[in-house]
Amino acid sequence: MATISDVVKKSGISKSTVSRVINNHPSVSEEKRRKVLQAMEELAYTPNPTARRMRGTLKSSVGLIIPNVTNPFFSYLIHHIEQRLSEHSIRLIIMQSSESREKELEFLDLLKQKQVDGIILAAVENEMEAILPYLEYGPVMLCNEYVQTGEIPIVRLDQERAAYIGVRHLIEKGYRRIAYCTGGLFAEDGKDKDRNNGLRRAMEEEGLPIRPEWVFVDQHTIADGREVMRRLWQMDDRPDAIFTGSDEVAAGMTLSARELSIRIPEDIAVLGFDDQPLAELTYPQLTTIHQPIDEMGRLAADVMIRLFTEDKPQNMNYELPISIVERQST
Amino acid sequence: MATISDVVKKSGISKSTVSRVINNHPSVSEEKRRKVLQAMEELAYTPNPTARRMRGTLKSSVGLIIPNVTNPFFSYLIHHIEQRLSEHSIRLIIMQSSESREKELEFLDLLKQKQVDGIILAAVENEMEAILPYLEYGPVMLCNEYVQTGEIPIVRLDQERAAYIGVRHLIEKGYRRIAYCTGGLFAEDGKDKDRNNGLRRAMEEEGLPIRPEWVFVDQHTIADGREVMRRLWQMDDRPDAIFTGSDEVAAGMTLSARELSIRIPEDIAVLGFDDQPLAELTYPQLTTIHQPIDEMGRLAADVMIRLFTEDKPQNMNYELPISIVERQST
DNA sequence: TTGTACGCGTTATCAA
DNA sequence: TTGATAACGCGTACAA
Repeated sequence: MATISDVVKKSGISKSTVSRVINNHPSVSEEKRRKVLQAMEELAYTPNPTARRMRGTLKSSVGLIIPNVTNPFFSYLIHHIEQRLSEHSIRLIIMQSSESREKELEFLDLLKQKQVDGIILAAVENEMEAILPYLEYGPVMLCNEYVQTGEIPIVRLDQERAAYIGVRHLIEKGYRRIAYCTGGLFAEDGKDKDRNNGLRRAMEEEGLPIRPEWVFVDQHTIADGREVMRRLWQMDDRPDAIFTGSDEVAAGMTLSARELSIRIPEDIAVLGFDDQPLAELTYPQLTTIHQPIDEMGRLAADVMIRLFTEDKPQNMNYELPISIVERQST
Repeated sequence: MATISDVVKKSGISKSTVSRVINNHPSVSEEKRRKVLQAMEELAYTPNPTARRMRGTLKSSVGLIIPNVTNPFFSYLIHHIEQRLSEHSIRLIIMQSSESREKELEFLDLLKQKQVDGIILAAVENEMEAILPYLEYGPVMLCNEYVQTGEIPIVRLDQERAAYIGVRHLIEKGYRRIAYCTGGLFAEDGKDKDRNNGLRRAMEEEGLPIRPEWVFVDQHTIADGREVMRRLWQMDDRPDAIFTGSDEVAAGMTLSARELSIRIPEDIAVLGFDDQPLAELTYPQLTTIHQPIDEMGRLAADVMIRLFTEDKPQNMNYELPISIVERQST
């Protein structure tokens, strides 16, 4: 690989002037600029990114912290973020935290070491107090996670409204004995609290109770969904609909329903979440909440790129709309 | 961040000796080593990876070129490669080539610029002549792709045998009018040629013909599968089984089969490929070819790590076994 | 407008 | 065993 010194030799022009040409500085005479450009051309010269990085100029990589790539929600998120970043010649580094606090901090440390120039957090396990100090070393933002601090920009979907819309849909379809299954906790201030609040609001509006025995927390996988449906069917007093936290859990329910000869939606309606491709592969196909992952991914990339140049972003809170896709399971 | 100079000041020991301690050089007295280590500890010193990289030592990132992250096959591959690499503190950089030759070369260029220290190609669009020159700049290997050159290490699954096993399964189940649907081409030397050969071998052994009107090429998505089933049903002379190139295509077939009231496997058997999670979500669940993506990913990572230290790998060709998972669609 | 000299944080060479 | 010094490739005060 040719270096700047090679260009100097070939063109007979000083290093600083060559550097100016490379970086489009205004004060260079046309003649010298031409000569330098020609030398660069002939040598197929490209500035060494590592050297630039050491000088402190150059932003070329963004780290994305997610729980797991194999979750389609996140693989789509990766896709859209990567597409947009690559338009700006910025590389995306995948970091699977596997929901471990230690790994999360380990990855944030890469920002400190200037291994990445910014970090998009699409998973947050640590308290904000542990994360805020990293802001000193470079831009950090939240994507699909919501912890209001006033310091960290957030790009997210309106989960409260999403849950509200979902429950409204069930109610309008005539279901009133509604069970709830979430990937988070059913606490005032835990994970997925926004969805919980949306559920509560819709239920309260109709004067419907949320029955504790019909609430399932920390459910994520197809296997989890299978199990929940089985437990539901052992109850004497059963719900007539269940609102799940993900299409995968809902898909698991369709499986055990088939095994147990339970009819969906006649015996129980199942409402998914995410609108993943598999939502139309199950039998019956899932009614589900559509999340605009594509928009969210692109927006997150845009915000990060802006963060590279701006000091304080003008807008700290980006919220994207959510809609329901009606299929056959409700 | 503390630098080596800070350690020098704090410990009162020269830069070279400090560097020796950092890199575990033998010739350092116990006393000085202790002092240096203590200073490092107190300053929470970590060597700057960028500086190390510029010096030419340090391997810390591997690029993975894939067609698309959203394809579950590749998201699983990413998962397993990333897991193994992260055990060695090596970062994985995702590169979606979107099947573009230009993008592929653009990514390979990152090796030349020392932006990544090695490249795993899980997609190959360019001719090998275009790729071989990059070997000069660092390790390049193939994963799940097969182009024998003698220069580039290959980790892959035995696709010829996989296709052979699949067709054997259909034949043993009594199907004899077998259609074929591939993501590649049906040519002697094109993409997926190994699978084609496996198919041919199994068919010829039984004296069964491969009918051109029952061969579908370049089929990838759920939508593609839907369409193929529709076309099949417009034929006067129909097959009684179809061997597809991916579970997604097979899943698409189950969808249009339902729409057209075609029974699987009674009217037509459908054999998938990949054993993706969705294979047990379709109705009926798919019989499919299981590919050990986990082993392949880990092995690819191991081979790449070895490539960092060895000049010539002892083994250039790693081949992993494949098996069939029988469910309800055949 | 142009060029010289220095620094970014390491590691390697060489002489002591 | 130790330490002074050069070098990796680039950008930028500063002086001219």
